[in-house]
Amino acid sequence: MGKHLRLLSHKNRPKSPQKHSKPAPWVDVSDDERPRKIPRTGGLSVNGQGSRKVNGVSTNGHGGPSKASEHHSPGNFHNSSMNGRHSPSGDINGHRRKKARRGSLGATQENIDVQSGGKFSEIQEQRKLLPIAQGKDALLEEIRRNDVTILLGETGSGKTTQVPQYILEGGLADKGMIAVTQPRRVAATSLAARVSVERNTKLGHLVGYSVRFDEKNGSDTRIKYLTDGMIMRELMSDPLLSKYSVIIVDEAHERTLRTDLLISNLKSIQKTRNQPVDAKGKGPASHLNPLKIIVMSATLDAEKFSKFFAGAKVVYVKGRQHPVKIFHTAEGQNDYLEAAMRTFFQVHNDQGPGDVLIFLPGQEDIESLNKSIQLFANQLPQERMEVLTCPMYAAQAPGQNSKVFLAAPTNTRKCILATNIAETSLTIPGVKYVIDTGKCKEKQYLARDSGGGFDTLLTKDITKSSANQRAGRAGREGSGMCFRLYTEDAYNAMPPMAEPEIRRCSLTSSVLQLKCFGQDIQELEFMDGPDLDSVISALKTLYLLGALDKQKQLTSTGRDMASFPLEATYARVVLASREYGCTREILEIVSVLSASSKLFQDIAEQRDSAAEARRALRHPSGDHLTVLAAVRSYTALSSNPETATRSARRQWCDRHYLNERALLEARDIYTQLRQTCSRQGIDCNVSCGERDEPILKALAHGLVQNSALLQPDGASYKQTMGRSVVKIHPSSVLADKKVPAIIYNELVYTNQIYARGVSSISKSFFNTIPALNQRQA
DNA sequence: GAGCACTGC
Repeated sequence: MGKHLRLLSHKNRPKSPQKHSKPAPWVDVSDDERPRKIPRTGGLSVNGQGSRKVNGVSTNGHGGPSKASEHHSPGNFHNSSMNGRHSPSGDINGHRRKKARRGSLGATQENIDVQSGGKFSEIQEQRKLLPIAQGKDALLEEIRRNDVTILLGETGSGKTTQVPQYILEGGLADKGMIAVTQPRRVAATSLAARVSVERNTKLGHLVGYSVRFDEKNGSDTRIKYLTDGMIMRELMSDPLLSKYSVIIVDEAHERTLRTDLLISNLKSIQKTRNQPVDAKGKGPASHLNPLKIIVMSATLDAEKFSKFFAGAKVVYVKGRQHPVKIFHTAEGQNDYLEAAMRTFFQVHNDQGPGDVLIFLPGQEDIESLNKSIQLFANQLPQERMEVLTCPMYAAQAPGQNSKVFLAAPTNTRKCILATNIAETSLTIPGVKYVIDTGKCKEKQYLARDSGGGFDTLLTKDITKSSANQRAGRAGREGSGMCFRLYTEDAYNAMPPMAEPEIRRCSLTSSVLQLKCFGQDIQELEFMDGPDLDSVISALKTLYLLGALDKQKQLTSTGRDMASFPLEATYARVVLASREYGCTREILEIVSVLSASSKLFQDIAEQRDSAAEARRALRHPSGDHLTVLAAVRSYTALSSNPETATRSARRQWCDRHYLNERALLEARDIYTQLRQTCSRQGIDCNVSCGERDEPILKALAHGLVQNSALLQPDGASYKQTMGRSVVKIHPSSVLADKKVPAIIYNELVYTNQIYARGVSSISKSFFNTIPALNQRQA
């Protein structure tokens, strides 16, 4: 064990960059002495008039974002402004802010100051101190003069909370609302709450929000925070988004599928709405209220956004971030787990107090490193500071993740082992040291010409933007250090940004949604267009589902499908449930499948007892009916007075290793789906009682492409509509069973191609599915 | 025999 503490071989060690007497195996590429470059005019710089070059900053030597990043200048990391939002409240009353974070999962900004509120005048004073405040007038002038503005704001600049207010104060949105779009729900709701406090108004009046399942706005709402998925839905009923005068697309650098679709649509909407009125005052758009677009981003791709919007102005706002000293290894590391462990104990031995955050690609690595660190920490001399490890990943049992927000006991150093969840979604207080393995897992959709396709989930090297984001996590509360387990050359060779999501995921549902707006994904103008293979695959799937006809025209089935907030396959299942008289059961199942958290928890140490407890719910036909059994048992608790209490329900969930959060979310989705059904004239109370067959038949309709037949080897299955050979995922209740034919929710390639969410069906079911027979004929 | 992170009138 002792050998693990041995550092990299001595002769390879570079000279220590630090004043410590002990040499460290790190090359310091940060440059504390380099004067911090100050952009022009009060923290705000703008590219030259008419200049296409991004951000005069990079040419006039005033220090721009791309330049800063290449020099790894501390304090100039480009963190997602998700973090930046903490800044205003943090400045005002950091104490309460910390409290609000405790125990909250994901909702790190929830309830910040909302009830407590600072004094109004005090809040206004603090607003004036934000970095962006110095550039307010210049910024407003740019927005007034241009239809599109790209705003590059560093962490802590205050852009997301302030810019909408400036626009309101400056009277730039007198004819309509200001929309601020966010990729995440919690961000939208908590930002609205914060800004509402800053305006000294009640949430839902001047400032409101709109996210799935939750909405607070009224006729007097002028600033509305909403998720990008929500505004895409609004596009269905209001194709020109005419109620908004200004649309601010925040976190655009994340390049989510919905953000990209929105940006594409905004460009063409603006073209229509801002058309000049002709001489007779009868221009086609003369009655339309012109639209201003502001794209807010936190990274290096300003040029791309600017180019897409015909050379739009780029405005840069400095942020507030403590300096982070960055170290790279002198040599590449073969075993990043071992390197991470050595580095952790090196930090633990040599550095002062402060928690350590280690970025790892996935749960498996986290569990393994967690064990090693604990084992080794137990052998440390008594007088050493103790080590408390906190694993953190999304699939972890609820409650486990919140442990990370509690302060460590005295004389204890917290070591947080996290996936990318700690990169943008959660901010952990107390972190001073970051260890970055340089790895992450990324989903990538592989389209197949057969129409379907599958996701791969493989470990990859991260991007520059991600590396900077990770490093920035060490500088949230004070100066910090980041130890990268890769060389500086490796860093320099990293791609600047991740591939946008539009090139990485199935486009089936998006193609359908766009068809409903009368748009063709192949004709839209994108910053990065989708792969042709993915488009073809999506069109083929939609055709098989009956959503499109042979001419790729939307069918009435397709229009009905699009009205459901569901993946296209599940929407088809709901429609099919009418024919089989099992809408009630299907809605119950589909709501759980659509929930963001997994229903069945899997805790490594308790795997056997979990399997035992789950046996009670297990249905022989497979996972879909097992889900139904779980939902029904859970719902039945409420009708029994003895188990109707909140805590009884929770206990029941714990006993069965079920994630109650998934069930609660599923209930919201269920309610929403019932509403959609009644609008569509579907009777959602029709039930097939105890019969299983109708349910499986309805499922088979939507999952036509996701079907496979047992191979002669008796262990694997061959797709009916593709060439892949797949295995049933070990988490399935059918994992060790042999059945002649299966349908499944999805395929994921990790070590092999696994089918997840599997049910056994009779081969004869395929005969009832028109698309399948057509193809076989 | 195994699960990066988000999201939807």
